[in-house]
Amino acid sequence: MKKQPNKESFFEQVYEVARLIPHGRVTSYGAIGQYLGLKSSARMVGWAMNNCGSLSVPVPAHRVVNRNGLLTGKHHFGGENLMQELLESEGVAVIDDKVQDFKNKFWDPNIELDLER
DNA sequence: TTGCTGACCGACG
DNA sequence: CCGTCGGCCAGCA
Repeated sequence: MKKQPNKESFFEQVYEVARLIPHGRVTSYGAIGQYLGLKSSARMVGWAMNNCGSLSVPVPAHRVVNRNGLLTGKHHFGGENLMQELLESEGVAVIDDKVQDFKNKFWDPNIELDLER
């Protein structure tokens, strides 16, 4: 009933992973979802990012894009060009709201973090 | 408590 | 190729 003492909401998990994204790299909502075990609930990942503005710590949500490498959440980030500027500032080429060489810049927590373990 | 919504993803026609 | 639908989970009125 009610709620159990969830130590960390899955939101926190998303923020944590998002902060682990190295500069010049991007990841997808689905990738984070899978890493958390929510295979198809990529929506929740985006929702979590919505709260990123409420956090005391800035979360690099601009490094998180959709599966197509498209900056779908740029509008929510706080500015349409802001997200693109941040990505380009980190060395990620963004054209037409789309990440260039996305597959090369793609950073999958399931793989990168798995190698560490 | 129920119902709706949401920065996605994948499948189907 | 493009449009539509379902699924997935959590937060909010």
